[in-house]
This record gives sequence, C-alpha cells and structure tokens, in this order.
Amino acid sequence: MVVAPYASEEKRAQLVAAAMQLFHEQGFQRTTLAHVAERAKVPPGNVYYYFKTKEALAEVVISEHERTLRARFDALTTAHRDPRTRLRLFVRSPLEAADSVVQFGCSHGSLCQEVEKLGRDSTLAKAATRLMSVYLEWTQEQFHALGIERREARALAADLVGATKGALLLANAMRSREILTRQLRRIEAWVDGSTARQVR
Amino acid sequence: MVVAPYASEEKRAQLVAAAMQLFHEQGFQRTTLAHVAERAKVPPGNVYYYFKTKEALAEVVISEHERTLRARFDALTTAHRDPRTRLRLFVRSPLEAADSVVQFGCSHGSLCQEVEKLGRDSTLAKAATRLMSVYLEWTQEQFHALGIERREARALAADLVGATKGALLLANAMRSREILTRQLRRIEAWVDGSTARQVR
DNA sequence: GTCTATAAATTGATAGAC
DNA sequence: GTCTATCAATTTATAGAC
Repeated sequence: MVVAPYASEEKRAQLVAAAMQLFHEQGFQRTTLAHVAERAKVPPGNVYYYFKTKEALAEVVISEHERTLRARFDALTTAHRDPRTRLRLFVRSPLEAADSVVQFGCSHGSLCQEVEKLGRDSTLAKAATRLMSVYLEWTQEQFHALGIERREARALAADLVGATKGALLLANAMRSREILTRQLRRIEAWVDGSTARQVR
Repeated sequence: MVVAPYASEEKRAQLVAAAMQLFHEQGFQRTTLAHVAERAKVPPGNVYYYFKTKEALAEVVISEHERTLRARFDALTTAHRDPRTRLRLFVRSPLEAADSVVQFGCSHGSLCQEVEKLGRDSTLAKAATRLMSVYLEWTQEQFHALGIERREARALAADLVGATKGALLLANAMRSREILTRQLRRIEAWVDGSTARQVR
C-alpha cells in the first residue's frame, strides 16, 4: 500500500465518509461528486485528485463498508462465546440506528441493489456481491458452530440474511419503525427456534 | 377518466411498458427519457407530450405495477379456495421469471427502495408505500382466512413479504439462481409450518 | 393532435495554474 | 502536491413547426 501525505490521506477519508453517507441517503446515481465534495468540505471538482472516477470512489466506499462489517462481526465473535447470542445481537443491530433505517433503508442492501443494475461484469456489482458474502459467511459459521451441518447452516444463513434485509426494506418502504422493531424481534425468535434442537 | 384518441393511448401504454422494463433493468435514476422513447419506438423528446415530467411517468409506472399486482392476487384468490395454496403459489411466483430476478432483482422491491430515497414527501415514495401495502394486505387476508387472529396475521404477512423480498435481493446480489430457488422453497415450507396449528 | 428542434441545467471529467 | 477554471456530454424540459 502506498503511503500518502497526512493531509491527503485525511481528505481522502473525509470524501469516502461523505460518499458513504450520501449514497445511503440519496443513492449512488443521485449523488453528485459536487455534493460529496461539499459535505467533505473539499473544493468542488477536486474529488478527481483523490479518485479517478465516480466509480472508483464507489469501489472504495463498498470496500470500506466491507471492512467495517468484518470489524463488527469480529467484535461480536470476540465479545460473546455463544454463537446464538452473537446471532441475536446481529439481528438486533439495525435497531441501534432505527431512525436512519426507516428513513433511508439499509445502507448495504440499497447500495447493492443499485449497483447490481450496472450489470454483472461491473466492478461495483462484484464488490456488492463480496459485501453480501461477508454476511453469509459469518452467519453460516455461527450456525455451524451451533452444531448444524454445513449445508443446512448455509441455508439458514441465507434465511437469516434475507429475512433481515427484507425487514429493513419493508420498514423503509412503509416508513414504519414499528415494522422494523417487530420484524427483527420475530427474526430473533426464529433464530432461537431454528437452533433450539441443535444445542444442549 | 379522460378518453384519449386510440393512437395516443397506445403510444402512452408503450411508453409505460418500456419504462417499466427499463426501471427494472437499469433503475429509475439511470434510465433516461430518451432511452424510454427509443424502446417504446416513439420519437425522442416526444415523451413530454404524454407525461409532464419523468416523475409523472414513474408515477404511472408504479400505479401500473400496483394494478397488475392486484390482478395477480385476484386471480390467485379466484383460482384457489385454500388460502394456504394461494400463499404457496404467491411465494413460488418469482420462479416463473427466475432469470430476470437473478439478473435485475425484484422489479417492485428495487424500484421502491430507489424512490424511497427521494424523501418521504415525494409522490413516488408514497406510491411505493402503496405498492408494498398491496402485498401486506393481501397476505394478511390469507393468514386471517386460515383462522389466525388479525394482529398475528398482520405480523405473519410482514414476515412473509419481508422474507420473499429479502430472498430476491440476496439472489440478485449473489447472482445465484440456486439461492432464489432454495430460499423460496424454504419460505414455502415456513408458510406450511406457521399455519399448521391453525387449520384443521 | 403529433412531433422536431433547441434551450437550460446538470454533471462527470480534464487541463493547467498555483 | 493541491486546487481552480472550464470543457464536453448528457439529460430534462420547452417552444413552436407541421
């Protein structure tokens, strides 16, 4: 990795952070580079010094999402020994930013859905696939750690990730915090049910 | 409803049909009116004779989605007496266009997610909310018809709609027909399980 | 009533000054 | 190495011809 000057590195990070927010709030296509620059408090048009294209910026944004998500999973894994507890906390986690979810949807889910429209060969679509894989792999590991056979654990992982992403989509579309809260609680209960036979 | 000349009505319908396809394939923001006109085989720039703005076109597109969806639900209701059969067929229905789902995602889900970014006061966001309501209301009715109390039927409806929309999102993000097929089968089995106690 | 030419605005991107 | 002025292309929208 190339080491850039401190000031440069900082502004770059500010641009990425601004883009992460704006892609979530407005979507990828609707967000202009001028708006990103404005929120990052960087001169407009100057974005191209840090990123060759808008797509290149989006690539870094998705990578950053991936990095952050892995860190969250690592933290859960470290903090809790019981995989079921980890899964429960994972399901609950969107509630920590419930208002944001209701207003803007799932930052990962909506971005993935949008960039998938760029076509399967798109670099961004591939990055989106990787981001979703992080969810699937970690949740599969947790189910497997509960004594569930790998294939079934893989299916349960898809059930769980699909259900949570769907709940977030629905809560956003219906602008309902109640839907978000209730659905996530029900998914949490489902986790307990689907793992109950396996443990003890 | 105002009756327009035949030719006009036909071209209008072609424009709506073209926009429905393109919004699904490319998304709302990415789709230009020129592209819509091209696919509808209407002179470019001529779209404004039929629709005042791009947003007005999108409104009609969502209304048309809503109309089509209601018709599908009516057909299911008429063709099958058993609500559980209706729900099973509803869950399976995305498989009829599996390739399209894997490639472009859910035409309703992705469009809703995109227009929700326009803000809660947006006409399009409200139309998206109505579209999702059609799903929730019909599925709730089916669960209720199975003898499930209204509040619980409402929650099960959100479970079901969320799970299916999530499965479609995941299948698209992972570009996996296998995920689509397996997840929908598992949701179908879940429907049987969650309604088993209630009937007979 | 139908369509074409064109305007007006936006936006991604670049060349080059400091 | 950092940033400003500007270009080129795209796209929504309109005025007005046919």
